[in-house]
Amino acid sequence: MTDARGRANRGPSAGPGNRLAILAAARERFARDGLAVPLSAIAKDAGVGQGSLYRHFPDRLALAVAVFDENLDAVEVVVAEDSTTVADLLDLVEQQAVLAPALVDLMWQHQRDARVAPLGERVRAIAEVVVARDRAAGLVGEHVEAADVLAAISMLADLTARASSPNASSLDLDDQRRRARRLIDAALGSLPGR
Amino acid sequence: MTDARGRANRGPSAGPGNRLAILAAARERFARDGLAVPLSAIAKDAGVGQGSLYRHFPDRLALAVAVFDENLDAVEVVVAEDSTTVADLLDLVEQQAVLAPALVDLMWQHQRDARVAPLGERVRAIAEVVVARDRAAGLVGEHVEAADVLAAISMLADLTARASSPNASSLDLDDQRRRARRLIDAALGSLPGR
DNA sequence: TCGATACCGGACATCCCTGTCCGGTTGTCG
DNA sequence: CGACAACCGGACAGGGATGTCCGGTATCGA
Repeated sequence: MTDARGRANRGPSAGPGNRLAILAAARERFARDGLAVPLSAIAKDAGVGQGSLYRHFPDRLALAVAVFDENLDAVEVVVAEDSTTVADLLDLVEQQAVLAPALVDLMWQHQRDARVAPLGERVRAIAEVVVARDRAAGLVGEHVEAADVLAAISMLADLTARASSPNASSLDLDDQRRRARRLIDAALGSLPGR
Repeated sequence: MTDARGRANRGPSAGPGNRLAILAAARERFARDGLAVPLSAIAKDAGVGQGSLYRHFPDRLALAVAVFDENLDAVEVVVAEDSTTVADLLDLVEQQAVLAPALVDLMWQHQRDARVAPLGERVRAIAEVVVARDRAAGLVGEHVEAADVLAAISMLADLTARASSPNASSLDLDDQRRRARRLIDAALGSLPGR
């Protein structure tokens, strides 16, 4: 028998290939359709039976955590460079389109879940590092804290998600996104004390 | 027979009471659970059969439009007062919790729908009026446009929706919301030219 | 070579939401 | 007073997603 990708069923050891295919498909789907995409669709994209998907990832959360864990690895690599600024971070959010919103969704909706909480910690740590760096360089208002950057990311992510939804006049939404970004840049650049 | 509200089935003329009950239930549900709440739940809340709900409002959109049309009436009354500022408008968004987000959702997701477009126009008009007033009073940066306020409302609404979701540490989320609001206030107060 | 084993894929039962349809009830009019 | 008509409520079929289960297949060890 051959599966959808033309690979023969290799029995007991399809190796890690199957798991990786699922992760890749999940990342793409989460990014395009949001966190609520049917898992069956992900399985189909990965060329894998639903059984395999549920065996590797018992539920949606497990899959999502795996995807974002991987994703944060990449972000941390970028942030490790000294030249990375808050603005770069926000660029990243906008580029990843719906992936960042999905992460934000996940974090807020399941922050009590033992598997999700560490993700939140990682995100917070990333924000801390970049804010500290920017504040030292004067790129950001003196009173800006990591939590402010997180708030900005949440807001921007939501708007970006809308803009990449399958619908409607992307022109208006792109305009909205640009304005939102400008507002946030302005705010972070000159945030007064409370 | 008596219905859930103890009113007898009055046959051909239950009057407008039924319609109003549905609208009230819908408003409350949309506000608490978002735009995607099952219509059957709304019908139950209203003490009305699904048949009646679908007779009055052929689909979810029709119901949503009716709810928000009514809602915008109220907002317009508030805005008509000369003393209403952009900040007041944002306050309104925060107070209405998830209702505003639901409206924003609806507007972006179905902006091409002939029934929804007018809602968008009304919102835009409201923003125009208030921005013009605030700009004259110097309450807002010279380069702030109505579209900027709309972007701000969208962002704030999303965050507010999260904060009123049934889940998790409202403390953190409230903090996020406050920070977001502060960012937006700061941005609108001193938005530089592009 | 041949059986045991572990994993794979997809069929399937289940659940929930949607939107329709129909019997029942109650005012109204002749 | 009786028949009609309008409206009401809830049952029900359709569609889709979820998570489970089982027959099938490739590898490994004897």
